[in-house]
Amino acid sequence: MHNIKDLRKNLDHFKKKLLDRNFVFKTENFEKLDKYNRKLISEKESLEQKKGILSKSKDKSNFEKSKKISEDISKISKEQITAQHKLNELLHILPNLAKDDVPIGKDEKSNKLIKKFGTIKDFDFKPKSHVDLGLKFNQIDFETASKLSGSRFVILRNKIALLERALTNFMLDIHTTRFGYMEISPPLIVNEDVMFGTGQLPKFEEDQFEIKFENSDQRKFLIPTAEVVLTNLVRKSLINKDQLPQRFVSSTPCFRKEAGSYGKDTKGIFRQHQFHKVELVSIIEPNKCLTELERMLNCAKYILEKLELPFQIILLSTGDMGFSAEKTYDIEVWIPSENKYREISSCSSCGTFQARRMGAKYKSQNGNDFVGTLNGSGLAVGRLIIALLENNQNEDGSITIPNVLKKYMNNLEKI
RNA sequence: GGAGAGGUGGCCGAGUGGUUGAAGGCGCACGCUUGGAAAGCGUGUAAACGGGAAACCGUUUCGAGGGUUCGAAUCCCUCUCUCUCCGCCA
Repeated sequence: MHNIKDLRKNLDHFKKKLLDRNFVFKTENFEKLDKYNRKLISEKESLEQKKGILSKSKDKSNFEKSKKISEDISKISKEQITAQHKLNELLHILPNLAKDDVPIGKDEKSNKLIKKFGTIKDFDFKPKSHVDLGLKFNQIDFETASKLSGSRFVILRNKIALLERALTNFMLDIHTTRFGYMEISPPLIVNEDVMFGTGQLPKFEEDQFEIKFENSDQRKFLIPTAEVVLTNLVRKSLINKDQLPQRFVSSTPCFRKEAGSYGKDTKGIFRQHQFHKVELVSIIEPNKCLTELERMLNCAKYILEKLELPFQIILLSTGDMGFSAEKTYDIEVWIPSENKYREISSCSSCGTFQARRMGAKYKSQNGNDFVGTLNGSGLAVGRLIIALLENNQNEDGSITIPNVLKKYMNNLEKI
């Protein structure tokens, strides 16, 4: 969410920057509503002032007058609240503005390759897809999963299930011990306010799984990513400057409807309704966001380096970035069966955009100010399984376990 | 599921109808004190919104919403959250 005062002052700038993100901001609407709303506010306030004076007088002759004013106030208040709601609706769907070094473009075609890492293995046989590899002993089982839960679910068995756990533990250990993230085990169901805070609501409701509770005034949702809970750990709080930065890591299942992606990645475990992800979140002074983004990217990158998987880093264009992001790097890992790189991590700085939605502040020299927030996958476990199976496969269909992972795999050499 | 207690400022905590934005304490900031620090003393210290270039001014806010009243942190209703006890349960 943007500072409405900034919006007022630099309407044209916002309009232009939002257009870079393919968002058409109808500034005339905004201006009209904003002015009307403020007019109502000042009318209301002057009446309230009059009423306040009358109420203090204890003079019975004023009681009638005061009552009349109360009625007027309530009328104007109602109108003002309606106007405010309409204004908020406009404000709440404005995406964050992209930083100046973000390439401008309509979609992923304008993304910028930053660098490639590692070497792509030259197989002397035709590499199998993870789906085929998983068929061995039925260790990746879509058939049973669809019987139980429908499409886009999977059952991992035996050594592949172990691999999922091993990768998760490996990543958590690195992020906590090497990079100083605090491990969090959060709830997987959150209130709508929390979903609003990180920007999943109101605009992307169709992608979320809602949970029914019997007695609750708040709607509840399954988290689509741990970013939602980890970032909101600081919602509605005031943090001392010496308590920053705060870095959190969590491994959770994530739940997404994947609405609008029918027919996309239907084969395999690349795109599921439920998947495991290790997520990194930083809460930091806003002016340090961009250096923190580089740091976070390095934390995610380190995992792939240790696992010796080839990957590339991409700077997303304005057209490909998420709603709350001001700058995003994707890490894409090499997938032999597809002969291309695919996304395995997305690291974003959100500036103060989410903090405004959450009411998360810190004490700075010049008074209280909104914190900066960042999030990144470190990494997506399901996709990492794909990459590992496919890149480490041998001709006989076995999978070589990378050295760093062996101790997490009960010293297994191969699957 | 049954019974009870409670949600007040950054935090703790007074306050049951009329200058209470709210005593007191802690914390924080500044000053004095000190060789320096601690302690001590003094002063200051909420947020949101609106107006203003600013100084500053105005309005709102005591869990949320509604009601009673000329006037509500205080009375009434609904909801919500937290805690305690009992029951049930992984």
